[in-house]
Amino acid sequence: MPRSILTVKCMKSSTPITETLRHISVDGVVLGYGDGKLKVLLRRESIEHDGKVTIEWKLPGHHIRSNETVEETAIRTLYEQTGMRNIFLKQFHVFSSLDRLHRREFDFAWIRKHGVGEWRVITVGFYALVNLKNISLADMSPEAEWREISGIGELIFDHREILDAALEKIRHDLYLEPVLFELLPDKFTLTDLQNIYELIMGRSVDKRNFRRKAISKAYIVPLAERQTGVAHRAAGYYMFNRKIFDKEMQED
Amino acid sequence: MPRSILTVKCMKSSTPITETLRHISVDGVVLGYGDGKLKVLLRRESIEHDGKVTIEWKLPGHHIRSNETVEETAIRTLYEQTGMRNIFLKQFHVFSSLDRLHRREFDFAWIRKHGVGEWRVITVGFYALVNLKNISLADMSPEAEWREISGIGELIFDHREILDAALEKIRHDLYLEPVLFELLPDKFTLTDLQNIYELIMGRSVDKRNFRRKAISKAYIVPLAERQTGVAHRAAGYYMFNRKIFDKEMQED
DNA sequence: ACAAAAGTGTTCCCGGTACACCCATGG
DNA sequence: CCATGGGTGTACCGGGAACACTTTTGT
Repeated sequence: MPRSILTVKCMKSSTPITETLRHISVDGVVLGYGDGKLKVLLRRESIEHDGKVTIEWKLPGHHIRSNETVEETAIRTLYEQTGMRNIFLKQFHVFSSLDRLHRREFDFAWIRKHGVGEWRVITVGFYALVNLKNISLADMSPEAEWREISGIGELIFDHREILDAALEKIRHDLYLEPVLFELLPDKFTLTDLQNIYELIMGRSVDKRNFRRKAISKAYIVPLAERQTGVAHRAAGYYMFNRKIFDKEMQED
Repeated sequence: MPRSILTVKCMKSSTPITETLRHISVDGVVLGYGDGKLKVLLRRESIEHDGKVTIEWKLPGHHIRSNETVEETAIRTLYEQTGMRNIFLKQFHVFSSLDRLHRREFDFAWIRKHGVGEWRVITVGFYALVNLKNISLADMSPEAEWREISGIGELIFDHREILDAALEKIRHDLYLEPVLFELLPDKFTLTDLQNIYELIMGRSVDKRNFRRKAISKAYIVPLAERQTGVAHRAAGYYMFNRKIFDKEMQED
């Protein structure tokens, strides 16, 4: 019986061997901002069924290894997919429906193709916010693609449900504190900040109120620099001061 | 090789067999209110090490079965422990430290005694709120015990951490909506409600403000009935209207 | 000059918080 | 009559939301 189809739990061996835990995975909802659009990282999967090949989409995710926490799995996955480290990452929900991998024909087809998934798998959903400018496309896995949120249709497995749950959670978390800086370049205008806020929240907000609130935060610091070469009044740049932010957060 | 030490993932069989998933468990922080105290459900574990027997405490938890969701595991666990159904239950975090089952000598001793835990186990934390009056002690597992929150010391594994995280999450959730009715009998006084609130929040609040807020909720409905036989002015009873509550919640 | 986005103040309402005294009942 | 907890109102403050016009710049 070849070792590769056995997992660590089946072994009597007392030496710790790094192995994959097939019943537990992590799926990441990674949001990025670029070209004025809110995007999510998906993996392209070509699937054969009924003799036709279709393209389906999937959230990036991996099974956890026996020597990592779920957080470490999420960090590793994100690094492998985008080449990025030091990303804001947060676990938000466990998905464990019995039929989550077996809802539609292309779910079965994907599983047949990859020869996995005979097993029950529960998954821990994470969300992450990243700035597309910081990502070199060369570092990204070739199947990975940033797709605009508003155009996403069905996804493989229960990934559409996971995506929607992540968005809901992000909106909730954002209501408390605008952790949007992860999505933005180092210097940004308040209009940039507001654009992203509105994209995520799915509604527009009053400019004056939004600016007042943003400026009142000590961790959003104005820079002397302004835009140049724009065909309208030049906006002032701001930056995010993580030290002040972290200090304020730990006071709560 | 006896089947019992294999888990479902090791089988080639295509028939679904209900089996336990050894890498995934659910632990429940079940809070109850009785005798004016806030209590948590723990299991008594007698553990031998260094030739001595000590009593240690543990949160109720179980490994999930291949035919249940983590929510179903939590519901089943709670039913098996307390005989209660229809309880407010909420998943709040996944705990997956590598050393979570191996921090102290009595952790190892427990694992030796039960012959499990050679495996890496991640656990999904749930919290629940129950009314101790609704629980017949006869239905409770004999090792289970309601212990006052304020007197809890160390627990086995990372269960103290799970308990603390649950309390923090409950305080956070409570701040939004007082879901305390689960802890109370069908009819209760506003003072009862405030007592529990203060026990959980760990601080006292202004009586007038608390009452104003409670009365303003449509789902807290005053009854005509009052206390009898008390050596002071009789308090009015209130009840919780779940229909109104559910309706308000789904509007958010 | 005009198009295009930047920038700016005031008012209203609501929820949270601080604060102190009289009322009903049983013993 | 007194001990015990039940029950009540007002004022302040801060954050959120609604609302419209002037300023700067490039073309």
